[in-house]
Amino acid sequence: MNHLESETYSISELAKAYCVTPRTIRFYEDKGLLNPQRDGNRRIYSNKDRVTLKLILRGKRLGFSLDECLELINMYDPATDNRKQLQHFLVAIDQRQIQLAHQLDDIKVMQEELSAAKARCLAALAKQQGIITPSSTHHNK
Amino acid sequence: MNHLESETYSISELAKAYCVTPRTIRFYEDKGLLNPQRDGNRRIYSNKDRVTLKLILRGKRLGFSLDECLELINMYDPATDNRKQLQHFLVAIDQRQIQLAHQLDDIKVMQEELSAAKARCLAALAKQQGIITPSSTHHNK
DNA sequence: TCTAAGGTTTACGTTTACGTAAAGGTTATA
DNA sequence: TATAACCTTTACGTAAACGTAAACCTTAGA
Repeated sequence: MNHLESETYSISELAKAYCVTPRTIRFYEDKGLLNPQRDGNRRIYSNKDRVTLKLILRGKRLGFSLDECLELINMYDPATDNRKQLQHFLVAIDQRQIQLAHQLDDIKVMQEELSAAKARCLAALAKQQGIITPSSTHHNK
Repeated sequence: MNHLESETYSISELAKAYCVTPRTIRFYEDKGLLNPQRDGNRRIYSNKDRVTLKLILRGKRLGFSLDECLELINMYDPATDNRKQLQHFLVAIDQRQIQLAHQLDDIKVMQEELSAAKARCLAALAKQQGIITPSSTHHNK
């Protein structure tokens, strides 16, 4: 059973795999986002733990706080038969989906604005030194 | 010239319009993201300032730091003829566009996962108390 | 004239998300 | 056996993004 096939990971393996520090991973555990098993007092991470870490990091990339990431994790795995809880999750999920839709809009607007900004930069450069641009080549052949 | 047509805003008008506090707006100025004019020592915000604030808040919604928002603002308005600067902007813009593309992917994955989580919640609720679901109605008619 | 509703600066407080030691325990191997 | 390479806990430090409070100025209106 070599390293690549192993289903468990040490903290530094996991850290290296996701470009974070062990400290970060311990911090997430402290905040209740991870609950690895122990061998003595060594932490042992399962594949499920690894996926959870991936969820956290994706949440962070999208601007979520760790508390929000925790809520997301809980929603993903509704290990409850509590009716109120389940209904709460449903509401929370709907809210997140709405927010994500807005983020999609934000991203698209920003992408367009960046494209326009890029065009302005290219224009400014072209004006300066007669650089070849799509529009100038139009007349150059 | 009434309130709705005015091209300038007080700090509290702007704050209310974008659901932030005056403190937040002053903080952004402190960090160099806003540079409103002054009437005596009163801040007066133009429409351009308003747009800048909008850019900042959109950046924040997407998880950007204020420093990154400042960079975005500078890129949008390349008020420079400095060749090096312009080329730097071009590189920075490309990087941002790549990052935004990744964020788009992240959002889509998360949307799918939330949909799946929603389905699991509904299933758990249905199992509990025989609630009518799309699949149960399939057999109920 | 005075009081309320805005504005200002200065400055300390707070939360989040870690970084950075310090002090120590446990294997593997040279 | 000792040294390196991991791991652990505890705890103080820090940067970012504001919140909050104090102390003060300045109009508009009763």
